[in-house]
Amino acid sequence: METGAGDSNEVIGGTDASTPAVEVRTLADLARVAGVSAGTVSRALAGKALVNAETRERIQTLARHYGFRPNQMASKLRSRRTGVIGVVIPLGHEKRQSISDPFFLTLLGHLADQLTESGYDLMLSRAIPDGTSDWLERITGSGMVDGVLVIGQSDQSGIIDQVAANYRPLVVWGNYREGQVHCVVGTDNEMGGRLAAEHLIASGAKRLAFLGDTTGIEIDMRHRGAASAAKAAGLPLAHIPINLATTEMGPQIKAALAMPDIDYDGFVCASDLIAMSALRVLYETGRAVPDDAQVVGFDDLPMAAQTMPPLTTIRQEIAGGARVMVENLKARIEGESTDSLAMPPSLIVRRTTRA
Amino acid sequence: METGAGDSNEVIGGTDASTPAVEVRTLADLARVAGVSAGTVSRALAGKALVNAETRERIQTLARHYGFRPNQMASKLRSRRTGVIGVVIPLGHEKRQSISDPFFLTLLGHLADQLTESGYDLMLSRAIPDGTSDWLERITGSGMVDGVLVIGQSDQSGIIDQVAANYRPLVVWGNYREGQVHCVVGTDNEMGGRLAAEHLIASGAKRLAFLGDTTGIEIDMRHRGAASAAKAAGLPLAHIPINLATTEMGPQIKAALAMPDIDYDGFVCASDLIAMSALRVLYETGRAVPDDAQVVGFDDLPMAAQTMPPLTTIRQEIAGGARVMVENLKARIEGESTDSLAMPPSLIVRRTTRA
DNA sequence: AGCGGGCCTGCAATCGATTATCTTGGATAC
DNA sequence: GTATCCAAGATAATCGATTGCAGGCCCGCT
Repeated sequence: METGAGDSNEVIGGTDASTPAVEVRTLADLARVAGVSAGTVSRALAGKALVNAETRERIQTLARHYGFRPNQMASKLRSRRTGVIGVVIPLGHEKRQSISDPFFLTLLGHLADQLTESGYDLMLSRAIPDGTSDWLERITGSGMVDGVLVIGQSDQSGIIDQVAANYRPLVVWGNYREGQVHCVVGTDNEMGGRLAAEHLIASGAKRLAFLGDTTGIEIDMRHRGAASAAKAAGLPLAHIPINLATTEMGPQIKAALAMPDIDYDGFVCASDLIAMSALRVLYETGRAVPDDAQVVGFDDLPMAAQTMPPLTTIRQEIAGGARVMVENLKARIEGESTDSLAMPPSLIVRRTTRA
Repeated sequence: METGAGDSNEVIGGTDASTPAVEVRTLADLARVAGVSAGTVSRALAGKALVNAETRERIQTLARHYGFRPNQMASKLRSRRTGVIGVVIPLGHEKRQSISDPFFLTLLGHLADQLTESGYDLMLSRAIPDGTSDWLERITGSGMVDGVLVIGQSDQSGIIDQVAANYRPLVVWGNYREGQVHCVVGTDNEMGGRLAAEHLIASGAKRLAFLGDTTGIEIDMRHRGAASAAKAAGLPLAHIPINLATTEMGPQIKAALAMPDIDYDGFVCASDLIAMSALRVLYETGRAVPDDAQVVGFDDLPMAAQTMPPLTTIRQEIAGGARVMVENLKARIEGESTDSLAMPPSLIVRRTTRA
């Protein structure tokens, strides 16, 4: 099995007699074959009215014929505009090296859609913060991007603030907090946590547990929300830190639930992924959902509707959030300033709670 | 709620007396404050041995102090090397605008890991082929990237071949086919389809159905594999085209299974996502899995182990595939040529088949 | 003292497109 | 017939970093 892409110059794809003999790689090359100057070619390709309509046509046809495409590096250098947005996923507190979280990936997909629509390219960087603020400034200061989107604050909120103080075109997905410098779009996580817990309590749960590692600020706020709801109802809320990485999740949950001291009957999960694992463990240990134990997820990823039973969860507006992020970023690129946005989440009741 | 990133020049983050008065934006600026020439600064920052070790130290310290970072556009233009790999997802036959397929997203995550490790940045483009070959050449010919990875051939294999004939640093995830020009890494889809069907047959299924739209070549090969296994066993295989887009999947499957003419007892699904939907529909219509009907998925995404019951599926080596793709691409950037790779998939037996 | 040879560093060309400014030919006006 | 103006295109400076080549300096050797 071989690719054989062929170094020879044989013509591919039929009798294409137009394959040109001379190679046209630069504006100057094209200018030569067109019999004009490079400047004129540049203007013609940009569709400027300064060149004769007829000449413009002719040059554009030639460009197409020779498959000429202006070098973006040169263009961007000169015009001081890259048309590229950097998207950074800080892997602060996660041990795992991989960008695997389906929530981030989903958000990324929507961001890609929005940016493409606005004519921007997307440069993806996986950043591993190492104590310095360098991981972000390496992107913002590189001259490679017109703006930067950060997906998730992890535990790097302070550093993001520092950078945001001097770099305007920066929008972050995450949790808003009083006094924060950077523009953030996200969900009101505390409210989400509260909604989840209140719903469980209203459905009769008495022995609550929160499943999720609270190193990242977003999860921490969800935990706080749940805790405040539990406190208001006079109920206990156990905190069981679960890594967000997929592989370790199952065993961790199993270990936690195997401890026989308390038999929880209501689980507030920090993500749908954790909730799915919890469902599985509960099933394997013979506890019926929602009769013996109830479960609430967080995110409302598409998969949440497909679990068995379908997962009751807290919905985050991912698509809408992505749209706002891109809008805000564009505004900031134009020099305007933008407000942060904490979107209220909503409770989606399915079948893992008794409602 | 406001960000208040502050247009004023107040110092943020404590008594940082070192914030410089002069702005150092270019090599020349730094050269001025260092009292050397721009060329020397360039060499010093690149760590070249040509400059005196002491001078080099001094310049590097200055650069750090002023937060100077060389403009990448200029650097890349001059050195004719961008350090960026384009990753393209052609949305050929998919109606839906969004990059939402979890398989692609997972592969993308692994590619990001591998590329980052090799010191490359990743530029993501969502391409919507419009009949011309322009969607790919726009990327390859832009001078923006050192190489291109294409995730999924969709129905654009021919066009990819055309481009690959003249553009070497190109590696594609997809299905290998005799006589193909472009270098492809992927799974032996036909074998996968065959494995799935054979397993169902061996487990006693008699009335088989293939769930998935076969416009894309990969799915088509899976279907062929399943069909050949069915034929060998003398059994019928119905083909039910299901869109890969998440939203429409559920209803489509429901509609297909509601048709009372045949009651299928074995489903070969083109993806785990489809399999999950199928499980759900079967459950809702009161058919027990695996007793009344058996289901086999494709991909073995992490979620496959979390379904209820856990999904029997055909595993594709995503992480390994990503590694090979990046290795091959690097080799091709160096001018070497590389062979295509069709990895044998493996059957992962869980609980949706009787086995 | 004179000369050759390293070792550093400066100079200037270069990557390729963009764009402000200038040139030219011709049409129009008086 | 000459002045004026306009359209169309040429010229050259520019973006900012890289790098081949030349040159200055210091050292050692004869």
